[in-house]
Amino acid sequence: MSDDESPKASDDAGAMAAPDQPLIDALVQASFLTMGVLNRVAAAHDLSLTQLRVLAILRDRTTTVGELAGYLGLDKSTVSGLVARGEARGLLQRKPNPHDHRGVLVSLTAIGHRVIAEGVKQVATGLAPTLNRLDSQETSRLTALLMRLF
Amino acid sequence: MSDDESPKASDDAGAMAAPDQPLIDALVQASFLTMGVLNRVAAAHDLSLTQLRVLAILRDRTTTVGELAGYLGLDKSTVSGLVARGEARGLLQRKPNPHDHRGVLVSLTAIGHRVIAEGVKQVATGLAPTLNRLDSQETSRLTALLMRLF
DNA sequence: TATTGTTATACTCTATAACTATA
DNA sequence: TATAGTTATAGAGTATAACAATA
Repeated sequence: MSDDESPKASDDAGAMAAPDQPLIDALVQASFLTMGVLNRVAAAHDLSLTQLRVLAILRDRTTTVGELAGYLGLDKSTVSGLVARGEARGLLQRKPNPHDHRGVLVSLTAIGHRVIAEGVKQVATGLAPTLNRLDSQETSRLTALLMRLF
Repeated sequence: MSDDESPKASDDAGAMAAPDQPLIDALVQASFLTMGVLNRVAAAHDLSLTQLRVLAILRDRTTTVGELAGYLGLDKSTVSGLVARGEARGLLQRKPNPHDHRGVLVSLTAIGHRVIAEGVKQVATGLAPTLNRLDSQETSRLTALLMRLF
C-alpha cells in the first residue's frame, strides 16, 4: 500500500464498517486517515509503512531478527529482507549476537535515528489539521477514551 | 502488509508517534489495532485489505475503473489488476459502459455482496472485545469526538 | 534435536511507461 | 488530441519451505 489520503478515499474506507454501528464507522474512518498520514510520512522518506515501523521499534531498542518479527507480526524471512534493505540504505545495522552466535542484533544507525525523529515530527504535523478541530477539553477527553481501549 | 495484531505489534506501532503527544499516540495505536482487524477479516476471505476496500466501495455503487482508482487513491493500472483478479474470483464483474465505449462499469456480483456483508459483520465482531471496554455513555462520547474530526 | 537467520520461490500490490480503442 | 483502460515491466512486501550454522 502506498497512499490513500484523498477525502473520497477516507470516506469509502469508512464504508467498510457497519453504518448502523457509528463507533465502528468513525473508528475505521479515523484509522484510514491516520494510516494515510503514516504512509505519506514514510513515502516522504522513500520508506514503506513497515520500514517506518521498523525504525520506530528500534528507536529505543536493540532486537534480534526474531524479536523484530514478533513485534511486527511478520515472518522472520520477511523481516530478514526488511533488515537487509534497511541496512543497505544505511538506516540500521546488523551485529553478531555475542550471547548466541546463531543470531544477530539489529539497531539503528545515526541516520536511522535522524529519519525516525523527523518522521515522528511529520506525523504530528500531518495529523494537526485534523486534530486541531478539537479544543483542548475535547482533546483530553478523546485521548482518555482512546487510552481506555487498551 | 498481511497482519499485525499481536499486543506487542500494536504497542510498538504506537511507538511511532510522539510520546509527548498522547492523543497522537493513542490515535496511532487505535489505528493499528483497527487496521489489524480489517487485515484479518480480509485475510479470512483470502483477500487483501485493498481488495476488501474495493468490495466496500462497490457495495452501494457501480463505478468506472478510473473512479475506483480515485476512491482508492491508486493508479488506474493498479486498479485494473485488482479488478481483473476480483473478476477472476467471481467477486465482481466488468460490463461495457454504454455511455462511453472506451470504459467499463465495475459492479459486485452476488458473491461479492455476500462476502462484503460477512466482512462487515466480522469487523464488528473483531473490534467488539476492544470497544466493549467502554460503557454506553463512553461509546457515545467517543463516537461524537471521532466524528468531529471529519 | 531445536532454534536463528538466510535464501529460493512464488504471488500480490504498486507505479511508470507504452499501447489500444474510443471520444 | 485527449481520455479510459490494459499490458509490460520492475521493485517491494509477504509467506512457505528448505537450508546452514549454532545451541
